[in-house]
Amino acid sequence: MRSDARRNRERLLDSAARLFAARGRDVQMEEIAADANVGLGTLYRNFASKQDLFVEIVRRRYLGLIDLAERAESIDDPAAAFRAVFVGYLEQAECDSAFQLALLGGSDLRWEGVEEQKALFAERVRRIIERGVRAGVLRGDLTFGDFPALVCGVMSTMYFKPSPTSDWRRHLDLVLTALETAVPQGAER
Amino acid sequence: MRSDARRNRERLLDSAARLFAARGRDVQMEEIAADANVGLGTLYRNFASKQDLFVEIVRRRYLGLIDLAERAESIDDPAAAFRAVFVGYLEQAECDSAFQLALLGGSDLRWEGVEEQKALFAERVRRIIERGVRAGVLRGDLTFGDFPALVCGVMSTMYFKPSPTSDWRRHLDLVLTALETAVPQGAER
DNA sequence: GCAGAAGCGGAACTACGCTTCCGCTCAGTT
DNA sequence: AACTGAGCGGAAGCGTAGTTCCGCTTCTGC
Repeated sequence: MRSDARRNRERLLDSAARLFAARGRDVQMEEIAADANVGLGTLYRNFASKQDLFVEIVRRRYLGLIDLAERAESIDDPAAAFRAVFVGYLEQAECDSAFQLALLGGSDLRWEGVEEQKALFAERVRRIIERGVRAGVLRGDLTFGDFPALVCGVMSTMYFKPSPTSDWRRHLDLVLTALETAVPQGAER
Repeated sequence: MRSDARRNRERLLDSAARLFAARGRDVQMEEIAADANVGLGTLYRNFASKQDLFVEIVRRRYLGLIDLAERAESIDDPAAAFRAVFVGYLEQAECDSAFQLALLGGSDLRWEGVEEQKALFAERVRRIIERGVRAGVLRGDLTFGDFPALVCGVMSTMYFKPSPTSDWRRHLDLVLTALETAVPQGAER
């Protein structure tokens, strides 16, 4: 691969990541190319479509989540480990509205190409949650299946009600209360 | 107003409501007109733009929420009253993805034209929440300001993870736990 | 330094969906 | 029954944004 071609590819990934993060999925291809000081032809030689580019950006961001889960899993205190993934997940999505949308499930993103990363992350989270439940620091009926909905819930505040004051952290606190409250069998509802 | 014109307007509102509900904000104007057995010209004579039509549909749906809040407020038990608005809000949005999106805050919906309805609803909810807090059935630090984020959170599950099994109700249960748990001053975090 | 292939730029093409426009029709009136 | 303008249909216009294409440029190996 020619050196200038490699440099251009880097630049494109860079610009795309920054622009998607700042303004969401609907920045224009032309704008990304311009930001990278590159022609549209070059952009399309590297990524067959906007969708492909977007998936690649999301895949790279996902690597950060895997890393996060890994670090969280190595925390001894089960309650702290859970908080670490839960809060860390949201913090990594903060300041990146395209990633938020992808994680929420909108954007028609087909996850092929990110499946592998997703599974790796999920497995670690599952273990962290199960450990928390066994240790009695998370409500007894909590399962891994609840995780997507819960983070998605808090993230929706981040996505739909963006505010300089991090309103989502208040929402997060409320939700964490629910998860860290032991609920005796059949007490609720 | 000519009788056929009135009938056409009814038909249009009908078709638009149904199609938006089923497939979200991006059904085409042409399709709405066709569904109502009416030409595009007629559609545009009644609603100056797609946005206008959408706002009108949302406004009508909002009337149902006001009604809901009114009924909830007349419930004696403060806990039951709160559950009624909270759950009712979500149930009214179920099966209507356009309304969900509007309530979430996406869809670039400008709320002018619905402001009035919105304020009416908000006022009632505020009273219900304050009553619940005073009665000690809702956590002490809960305020009306938390409401939008909380319902938005559960609704995001409804919107982004549609499933025939109402997964959002599980999410709802978890969140309600948090709200109905009295949190002593400074106990959390 | 040169050949030529790999890479580049960006004008043009295309698809899609909202909106406009205008000649015709028909409900309501006399 | 005749009249007439409010109302109608849907073809055409327009803007936007993704994608293609091809003549030109530039890097690299000899």
